[in-house]
Amino acid sequence: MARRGLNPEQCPSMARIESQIAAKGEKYSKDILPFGGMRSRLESLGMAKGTRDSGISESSKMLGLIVGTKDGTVGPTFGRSDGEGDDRLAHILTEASHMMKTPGPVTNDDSRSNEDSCSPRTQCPSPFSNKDSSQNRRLKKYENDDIPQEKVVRIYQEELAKIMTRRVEDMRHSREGFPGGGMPPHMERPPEDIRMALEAYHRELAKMQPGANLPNLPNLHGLPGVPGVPPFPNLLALQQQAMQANPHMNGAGAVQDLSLPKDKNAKMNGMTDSDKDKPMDAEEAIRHAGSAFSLVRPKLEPGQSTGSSASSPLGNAILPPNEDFGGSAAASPLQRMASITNSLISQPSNPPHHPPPQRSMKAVLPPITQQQFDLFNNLNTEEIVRRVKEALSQYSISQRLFGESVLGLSQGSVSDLLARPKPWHMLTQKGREPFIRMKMFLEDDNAVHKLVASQYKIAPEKLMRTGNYSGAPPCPPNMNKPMPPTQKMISDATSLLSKMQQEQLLSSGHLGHLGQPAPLLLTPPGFPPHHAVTLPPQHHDNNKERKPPPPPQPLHQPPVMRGMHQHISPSVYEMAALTQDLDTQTITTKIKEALLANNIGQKIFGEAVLGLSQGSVSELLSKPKPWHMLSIKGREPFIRMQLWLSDAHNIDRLQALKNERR
DNA sequence: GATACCTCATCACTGTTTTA
DNA sequence: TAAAACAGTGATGAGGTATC
Repeated sequence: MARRGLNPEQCPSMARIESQIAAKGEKYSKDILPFGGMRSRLESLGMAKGTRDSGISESSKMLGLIVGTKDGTVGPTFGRSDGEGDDRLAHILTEASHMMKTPGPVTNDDSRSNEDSCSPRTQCPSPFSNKDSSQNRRLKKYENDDIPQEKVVRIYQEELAKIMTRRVEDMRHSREGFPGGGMPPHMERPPEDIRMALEAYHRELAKMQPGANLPNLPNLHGLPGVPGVPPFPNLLALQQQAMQANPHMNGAGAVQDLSLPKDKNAKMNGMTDSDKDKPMDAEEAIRHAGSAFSLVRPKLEPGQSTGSSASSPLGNAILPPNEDFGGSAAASPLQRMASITNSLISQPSNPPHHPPPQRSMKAVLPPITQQQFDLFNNLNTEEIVRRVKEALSQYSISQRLFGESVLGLSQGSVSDLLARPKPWHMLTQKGREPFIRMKMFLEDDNAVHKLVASQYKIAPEKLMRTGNYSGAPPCPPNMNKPMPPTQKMISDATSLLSKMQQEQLLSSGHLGHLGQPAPLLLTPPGFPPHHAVTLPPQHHDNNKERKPPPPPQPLHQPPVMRGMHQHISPSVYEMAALTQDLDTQTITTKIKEALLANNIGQKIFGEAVLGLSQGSVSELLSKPKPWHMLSIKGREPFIRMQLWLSDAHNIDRLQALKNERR
């Protein structure tokens, strides 16, 4: 709460009511979270954030029209081969292509547009250049482009020698036998694997030294040259680092997947989390400690796995597929070789007898390198967030998918980041990482394609098709969304509050006694101010403990309210907060009767009175929750219903609206 | 120790599909 | 056709972990 600025002192009534609700509804929240303390040790469940803006809904409609259901499974929509399905696909694909091609918001300008920001391509000095060297050391752990080529070659040679040595030792061990018979699991490598690894090593060495005379390379001769290592380009760099962290290879030498679940119980190089707590096998330890690739081994987050073979939702989408070791041309040679080595020495060649636990959909992304920090050394977080939200909204990419696939964060974190981006200078290094990833996402021409492909199970190649479709989602009709509070509403609310406070002090009646004292004005969400409905005074049960009235709220919502109940007019919000009891069942019954008697549909009622969709109205009317179980936000519709019931012209207004729509 | 970052569960809500 | 059911989404707070 402190982080979100929800200071109870600034909103005492809210805090008080919330605490009441929390107390009453405790069993609905905390009591069913018995694993809170264990959560960090449990496997991530794969759940995966932003502001709910109208664009999301509209683009959902658009995509809904285009691709049908968004079922997480491969739905029938994607299996269609008929023209209709193709047309829909074409629409979404061309839309994505258009966005990517259109010079506009999604360009590289935002950081450069910052007064104090530097273009990644202008190679601004690193903001960390003057920082503590320990920080640089930490970051250098992820970076190996600055390692001299000779050293790289030497490392390769060492690893080759080690493999050969191990092979001999393995054979010796196999002759001596291990407890339980046979070789240790990590030793059970067929000769073909070793041979392939050696060949791969040779290839990588050759790539590093195109046509160069390699001193001290007796094992390497006659290998073709390959251009040097290119710099990391955006997501590709991340992908290559993912390779480094996740050396998945099958028997054919293909790198299977570049992203990993943040599965804390998943195996790491063949070890489970629990295994990691045990003393490492001596030989294992020697192997790890002695590996020259320890220099390039990525930092492993606690519980982070490097050995899962699970695939990320973008495993074949946002991250370009890799054919083989050589396919990762943009990666550091050390990274590629680390992949080979790790795979050889750590992964059993035989699949486990027990299938790995259902993987989390969350991908572990490679860390941001110092180079990337240097490239993006000053970003306009607001601008990045704005563009990301636009992209997500336009293509109906969920925060969950975006978070898990692009940022490596959960949906909740994404929502938080998108809703409340901190200024760059206020972010810690770790806090800057998501924004750098967002920036790279925005700069990657194909990122949206691939993300959409992932979300809708579209073959990535199809996304490369282009077209001219550029239809923007239509603006929603005003009636579909609640109107922001107007000055009149705020004024009404203020006046209401003071009267409510008086009523509370003098109250002896019940809310059900409608229309006795002078009604107050209140504007329903869907109506303009002149449609204000009458508001009955609030009465509370005498038996209820009465709390002192809260201090008057400021006319304008304080910043702490930003993003919270934005569309709720302060008056309704306060009423919801201050009303201690309300018979929701009775209210809904009356509403249903009124609608039925006057042949008014839930849709129009919901949109005009409650600012909700038909489905929501249905839920509310058919399954009203007890008042004490509702949050303040959840109480708002019932307050509005109550207000509507008290409106002498409620039916007339809706009938008029209904006729207008016809 | 304070704070930032993050995950997770929950809630409220939406849009789509199904049912009456 | 309207209502109900359902799946999916974003917002939010609590609480754990990492970092300063």
